[in-house]
Amino acid sequence: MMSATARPAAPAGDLDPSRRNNLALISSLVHHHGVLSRAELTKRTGLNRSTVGTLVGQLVALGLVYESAPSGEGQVGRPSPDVRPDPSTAALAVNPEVDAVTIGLVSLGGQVQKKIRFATERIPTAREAVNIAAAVIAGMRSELDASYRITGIGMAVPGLVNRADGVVRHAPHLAWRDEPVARMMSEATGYPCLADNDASLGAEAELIFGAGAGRGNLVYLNGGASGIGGGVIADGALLRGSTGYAGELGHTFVRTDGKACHCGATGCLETEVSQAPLFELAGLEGGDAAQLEEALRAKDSPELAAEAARQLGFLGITLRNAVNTFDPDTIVLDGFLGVLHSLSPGTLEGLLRTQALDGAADKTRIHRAALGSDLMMIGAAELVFTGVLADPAGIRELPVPAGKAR
Amino acid sequence: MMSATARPAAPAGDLDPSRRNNLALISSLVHHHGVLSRAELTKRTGLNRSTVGTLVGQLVALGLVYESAPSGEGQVGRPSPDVRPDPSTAALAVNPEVDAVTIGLVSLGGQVQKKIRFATERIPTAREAVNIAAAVIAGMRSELDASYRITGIGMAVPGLVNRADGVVRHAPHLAWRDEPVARMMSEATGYPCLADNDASLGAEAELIFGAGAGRGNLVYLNGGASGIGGGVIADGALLRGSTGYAGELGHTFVRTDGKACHCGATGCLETEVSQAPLFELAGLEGGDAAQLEEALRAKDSPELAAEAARQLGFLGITLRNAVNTFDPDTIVLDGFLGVLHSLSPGTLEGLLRTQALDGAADKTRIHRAALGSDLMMIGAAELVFTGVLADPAGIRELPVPAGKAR
DNA sequence: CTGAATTGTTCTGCTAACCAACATATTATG
DNA sequence: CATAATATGTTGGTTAGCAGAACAATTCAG
Repeated sequence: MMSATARPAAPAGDLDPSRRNNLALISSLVHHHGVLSRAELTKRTGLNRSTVGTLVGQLVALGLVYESAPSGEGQVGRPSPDVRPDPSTAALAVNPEVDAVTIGLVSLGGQVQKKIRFATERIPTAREAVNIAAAVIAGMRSELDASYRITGIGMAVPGLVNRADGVVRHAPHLAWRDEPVARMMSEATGYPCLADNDASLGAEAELIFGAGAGRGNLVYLNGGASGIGGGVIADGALLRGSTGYAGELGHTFVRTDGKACHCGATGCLETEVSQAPLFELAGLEGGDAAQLEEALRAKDSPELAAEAARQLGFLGITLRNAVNTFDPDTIVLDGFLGVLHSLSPGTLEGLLRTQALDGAADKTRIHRAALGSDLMMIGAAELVFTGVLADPAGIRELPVPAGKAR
Repeated sequence: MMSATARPAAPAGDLDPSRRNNLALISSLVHHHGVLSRAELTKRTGLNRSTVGTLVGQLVALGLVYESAPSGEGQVGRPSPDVRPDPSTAALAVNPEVDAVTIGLVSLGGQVQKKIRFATERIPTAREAVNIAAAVIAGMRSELDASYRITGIGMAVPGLVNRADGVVRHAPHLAWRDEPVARMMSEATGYPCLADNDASLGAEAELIFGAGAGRGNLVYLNGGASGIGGGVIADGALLRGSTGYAGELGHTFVRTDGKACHCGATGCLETEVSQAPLFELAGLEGGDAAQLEEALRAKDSPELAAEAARQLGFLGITLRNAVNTFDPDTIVLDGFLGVLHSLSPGTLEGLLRTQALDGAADKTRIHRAALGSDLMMIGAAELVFTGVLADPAGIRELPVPAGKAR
C-alpha cells in the first residue's frame, strides 16, 4: 500500500503570479478602452514590446481579446494592430426591481448584446425573480451555447448585499430578507453567480464606461421609485466596507426633526427627497425619469419649482457631506436626481462651492449618468468580468462556445 | 564621433518588480507585527522557505530587519529565528498644533524613541513651526547620525493637506493657507519630508498599531481644541480622494438651522460638538482630555449631563452616517470624543443599533484610541515608512548611521 | 538515545521578463 | 517613384527570481 504523499494538488491550473498580473493588466486595459493598439499597450504597461506580444498572444488563445488590422493612420512607421475585447466572451446580468426583472447579455468590452425586461404584476419574491431570470436564460440557452462563452451571472439588487457570499441581507423595497440569491441563481442555471448592490455596480459601470471614465474618485447617486441608492469609487476601487454594505448615501442625515425612515432613523435623504411628489405635481401617474423631465420642462408651476428647490437643498447637503468625506472628482446623478439637477443647472454646484470645504469642491464635476438603461446590465456584468480579468488564465475551466460569434 | 546610443539610464537602482513586491510584503509584515518567526513569514506570504530565506537576508543587509535567536519554545522541530524590525532605521515626526510643535523620533516597528513638545506662546506660523522643528532636529543631529538611519520626516497637520506635494491647502485653526510645508521642512533639514492630515495619519496609526490592529475598515474621529478631525481606512487603505482631502467628517451635517461654521456651511458636527462648553461646565480653564475626563467623572451636575447628552446625540448622527457610508468594523474615538463616549458607555452603540442600516451596525465596535499621545508621532512616521516599505531596496541611497544602535 | 517533526540551507531547474538585432510596414522627402 | 526615416512586430539569447528536492540542523517525545 502506498502512503498518500501530498501531491501537487492543482494539476497545472495557475501560472506565475507575474504572468497573471500582466495578463490581468492587459486584458483590463483592453476591456476598459474598447480598442487599444499593441503599441499603446506597451506604453501603458511599461512592458517590453516582445513581452506584450506574448501576453496578447496568450489572451487571444484564451479567447479574451482578438487582434485586427491596424486602424491608426497618419502615423509614421509600421502600424500596430488593434487589440479588442472578444465579444464572444460574455456575462449575464440580472436586475430585479419592484415592477420587473431585467435580464441582459453583456459582452466583454461592455456591449449590451441583449436586454429583456420582464414586467411583473406585483413585487417579485427572491424565488420568483430567480425563476423568471432562469426561465429567460433557459430560453436563450441555445444561442448562448452556440455563440458565447458565458463567464457567469451578475446580479444587481436594490438593497444591502454581501458581495462575498451573494446573500441579500435586506432589500426593503423588494421586501427581501436574508435571501441567498446568488446561490439560488447559480443552482437554477448552472452558471456561477455573484450579487451586489445595484448602485455600487452603477458606480463601477459609470466609472469604467460612462461619465467617470478615466477618473478614480466618483460618487454615484441614483433616484428611483424605490428610493435613493448610492455607490462610491474611492481611489479607483469600489468602496465595500467590512460586510459589503458601504455606500448607502440614501440614508445620509439631512434634516433635524425629519420624517421617520423605514431604516429606523429620521431625516434621511431618502425620505425628504423622493420622486413621488414630483410626479404628482407634474400630473403624472407614473413613468420613468425621461417622462418626468419632459413634464417638468413643460409645466411652469411655482409649487413644482418650490418642491424641486426644496429637494435640491437636501440633495445639496448630502453632496456636501460626500465631498467632504470622499473628495471626489466626479459626482454622477441618475434617475430623477439627474432630472432635478438638469432642470436647475448650477444650483448644486453653487451649494457645494459655498458649503463644502475649500479645496475639495473646486475640482468636483457633477454629471448626469451617461449609460442610461444599460447601466445596471453593464454594472452587473462587470461584477463577473472583474473576476475573469483578475485571472484571465482561470477562464480555461469554463465551457467554450461551439462556434464563436464575432 | 560616437553617437550616443541610449544607455540603461539607471546604473543598477531597481530590481525586479516581483522581488520588490516580496521584499515589501515581508518588511511590512515584520513592521506591523513587531516579531515574526521566519516560519510564520513563509506561512503568511505563501512563498517557499528558500525564497523567504533569501528575502530576509536581503532585508537584513538593507538594515530593515534583524534576526535573533528563536524564542518560540514548546514546538517540535528546528526552531525558527525571530525576525524583527531594525530600530536603527527610523523616521522623524513633526506635529504642529495651536499651542505647540511636537517633534518625535520613531523607529521602524512603531516605537517612539523620543518625543519633544515645544510649547509656543501663540499659534505658530508655518515658517515658525518649521524653524522650531528644524532647530530641535539640529539639536538631535549628532545622536541621529551616530545611531540611526533617518529615512525622512513625516508631518501631521490639522488641516487640508495635499499628500502628493505636501502643501497645506488650509489649516483653519493654525490660520495657514497654501503653505508648502513639506518643501520648507525638507529645505530646512535636508531630509525628505512628507505631510498629511493629522486625523488621516491617526487613523493609519490606530489601524496598524492600535485599536484597529488586524482590521481593514476603520473610522477615526479625534476631538481636540482645534475642532474635530476625521480619517477613514476603507478596505485596508487610507481614503485619500482626488486631491487628498478626503475624510473630513468634522464637517458632517448634523443639524438644521445650526450655527455657521468657519467652513462656510451651517450645522457642522464641529460647531455643535466641541470641548469648550464641556471644559467650562467642568470648571476647567484648559487642559487635555485626561483632565477633562477626571473632572467630569468627579462632577455630577445636570447641566453637564445634558450637554454631554446633546453632544453625543450629534456625534451619533455623524457615526450613523459614517456607518451607512463606510460599513466599518471599528470606530475609534480620540480626544474629548473618547471621553464623551467613555462617560456614557453604550449610548452611541444604542444610537447606531436603532438608526443605522441593518447589517452594517451589528459588527461595528466603538473603541477609544489606544495609542494616546504617541499617536501623531507614529502616524507621521508611518507616512515615511509606507514609502520605505513599498520599495525596501530604495533605501540604499539614504545616509547610513556611523554605528548602529540596537 | 532514537525517531519524528519542523525548519534552515544549498543546489538545480523552470518561468518569464528584458534586450538587442533583425524584419516589416508605413510616412516623409526629393 | 525610389529612398530615407520611423515605428513596430519578431526572434533568439541572457538574466533574475521563485519553487522544489535533497540534506543538515535542532527540538520534543518516549
